[in-house]
Amino acid sequence: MPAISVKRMQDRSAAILEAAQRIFVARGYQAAAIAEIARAAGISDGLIYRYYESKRQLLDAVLAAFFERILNVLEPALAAERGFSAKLRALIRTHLQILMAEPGLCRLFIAEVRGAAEFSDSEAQAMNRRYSKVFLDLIRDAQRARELRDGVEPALLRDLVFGGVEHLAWRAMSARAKARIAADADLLADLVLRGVAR
Amino acid sequence: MPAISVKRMQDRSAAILEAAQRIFVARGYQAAAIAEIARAAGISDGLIYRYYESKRQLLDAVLAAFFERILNVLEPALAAERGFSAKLRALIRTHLQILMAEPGLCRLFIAEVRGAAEFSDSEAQAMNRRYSKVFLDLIRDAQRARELRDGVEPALLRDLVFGGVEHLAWRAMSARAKARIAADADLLADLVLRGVAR
Amino acid sequence: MPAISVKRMQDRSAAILEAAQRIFVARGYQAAAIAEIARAAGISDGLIYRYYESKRQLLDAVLAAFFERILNVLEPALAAERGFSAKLRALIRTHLQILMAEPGLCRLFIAEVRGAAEFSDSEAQAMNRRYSKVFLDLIRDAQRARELRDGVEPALLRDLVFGGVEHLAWRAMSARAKARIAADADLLADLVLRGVAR
Amino acid sequence: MPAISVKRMQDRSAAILEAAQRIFVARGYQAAAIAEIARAAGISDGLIYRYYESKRQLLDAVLAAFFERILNVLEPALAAERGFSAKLRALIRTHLQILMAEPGLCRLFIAEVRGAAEFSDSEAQAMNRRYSKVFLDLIRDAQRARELRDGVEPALLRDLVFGGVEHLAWRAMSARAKARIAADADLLADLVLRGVAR
DNA sequence: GATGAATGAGCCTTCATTCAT
DNA sequence: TATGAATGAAGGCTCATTCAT
Repeated sequence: MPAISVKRMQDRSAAILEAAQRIFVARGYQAAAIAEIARAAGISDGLIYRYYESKRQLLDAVLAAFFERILNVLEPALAAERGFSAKLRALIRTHLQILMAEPGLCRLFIAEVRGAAEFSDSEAQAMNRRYSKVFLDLIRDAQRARELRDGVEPALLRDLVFGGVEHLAWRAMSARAKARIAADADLLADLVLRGVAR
Repeated sequence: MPAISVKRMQDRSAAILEAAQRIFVARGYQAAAIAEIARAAGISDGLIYRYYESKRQLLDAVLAAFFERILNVLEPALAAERGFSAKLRALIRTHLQILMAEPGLCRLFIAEVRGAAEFSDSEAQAMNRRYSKVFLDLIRDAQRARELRDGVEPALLRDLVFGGVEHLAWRAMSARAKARIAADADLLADLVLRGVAR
Repeated sequence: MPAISVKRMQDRSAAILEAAQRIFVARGYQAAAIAEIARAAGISDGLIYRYYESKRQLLDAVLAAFFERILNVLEPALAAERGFSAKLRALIRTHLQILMAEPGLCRLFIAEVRGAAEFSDSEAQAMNRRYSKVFLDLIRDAQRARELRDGVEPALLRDLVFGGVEHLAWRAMSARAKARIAADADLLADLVLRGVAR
Repeated sequence: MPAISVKRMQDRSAAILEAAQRIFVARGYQAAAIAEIARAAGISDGLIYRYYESKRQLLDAVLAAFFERILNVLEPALAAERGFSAKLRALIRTHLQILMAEPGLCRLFIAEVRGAAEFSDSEAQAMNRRYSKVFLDLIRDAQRARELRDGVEPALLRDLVFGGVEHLAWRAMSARAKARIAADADLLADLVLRGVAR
């Protein structure tokens, strides 16, 4: 006989996650106070620790949920396309859309997790690797199908695309008209496809 | 007549900057203590505040100095080459070398400054824009000389290259044999050059 | 008709007491968490408060139960002996055995209760006084029977013996071969008996 | 050129120590708040940590200072006497006076340090051993001078005396007329001397 | 100019106790 | 009756910044 329903607990967990995401994004990890997250979630400070072990794990959960959302969009999007060219365009477009839709979370991930040793065994890092693997697999499949010219290093291509998209998103977020995003995504895809074409 | 000579003040300022860079890189901005920087610089805590207004401005100065050094290498390197192709290869190689040579400062910049609202009017951001402009100008010159195919957006290409190099550097710093860097740099240049070739 | 049987309540009360003793001894009073005691007792946190008013009272109950057990051993042991000398030896031996058998509880009592103002009207203190009285009565009986030299203050003798035994036990618990305990107990008794002999 | 004089720092250190002693004695270690100690010392919370590394080390310093004071009284007192009998009386009397003069500190030591594993390498423990050694040496000297009967274990005798004095002090602190202390001390000495006399 | 003592706000986390379910 | 979610106060400690010396 739980004191509150499972549903209620899930709601709470989600409310905390949502509040944490908002505050982390607004202030950065270090500057975000647990007390402020609790207030934003409409609960007491202490209750957060029934749902998440520590501030750091709360951040991890926020980012893991972010990747979850990404993969839930990206994987079907890729599955729906045929051929390297179409799949690459879909990947770049989706990637860019995600970055544009949640720029704060991207920034959070980059600033707090990427390259942070203490996060190397976190769930967020694991999902990041899984995310990255989606693209690597795409390239390798294309290589097996002899769709790419020889001598293209998969990891290098991945870095090129992901890095390019990321930079593009940075700029886009602050300055550019959102309308041009789709066009830019295709331009980027064009550049890459020409680069690797046989 | 100042109480201490101008020369002495410059030396001190440099010593503080050097110490701050070391500690910021080693610990990250938040975890770096002013007291530790002061100790590393061989002066007292309070004296730092005669040379830099706050911890945040000290970080800004460290990163601005970093960009200064980069530009001092990059600009001559580009000037020494002729033609878009050669200049692009030089730029990528130089950029990659810098990132590999000072990975800690790159990480610091990415984690603490890029996208941080509070830094948007900082000197480091200004130099970042100046740095970025070097490449934009290169592309525009190539376009004027009709070395690139039509429809290539300069900013997009810049993002592609900078983003790709950055990702490449991340991976390289942690895992890969340093020997392969030069080869990767050229592979990256190849990919891009094929992408934009007429 | 109570909602649960009296028997069940007594079992529960005992289970809580046993669990509390274990945790208090293992962690000390402050570091022992009600939640851990509840878990050890196989019940929920809240239920403890139906049996004991507060954490402090739970400690009191644990220590009172300890004294109860001691008296249940000590009183028959003394009753079985005749003459001050034999009774004193029995008392010292029993006292020492108890301290050695449950050093954790002794430490708990000394650290948390003895001399604590807030505990002066606790049950544990009351039983401590009753425990102490056993010895005082023994001395007074011996004085009435003219078994002791004149001028021996009963309370002083009690302090001497109890204090000596306690110190002895401290040392014994940590360092000394358990085999020597009985011998030490007799040596102590000898010293005291010579001290008070006519 | 220190910002404040050495004298001032020593005064501060002493003021903190004095305040800490007062608060620790009044509340016990756990319940004593650093903030309250700081307030009692007339300084800010943070400054305490310039003089003492942690709350625990502050306690250690309080107790070490206590033992320092004790030894400064005890050692001359013993040196002034000749013969085991006189020295023993002096030791008991001094010990008792100290306990009576600073009962709170005795309680603090017993409750928080004695038997606490985490304190086994503390300065307070070291001074406690040194304190204990004073008595052990006294007994051994007496044994070499054949002033004691055979078969008296020095450590046992020490425990008897120290334990007895401690218990005596407990009682005395709460209940008894202070006037009787000296008499009790001599009674205790008599008991012990008779116990060990040849 | 130079020092470093002093400040004091701020933060994560724990946990006894309560009470809705 | 029993649960355990929820509270919220408390506390040790850090550290950027200031200012008396």
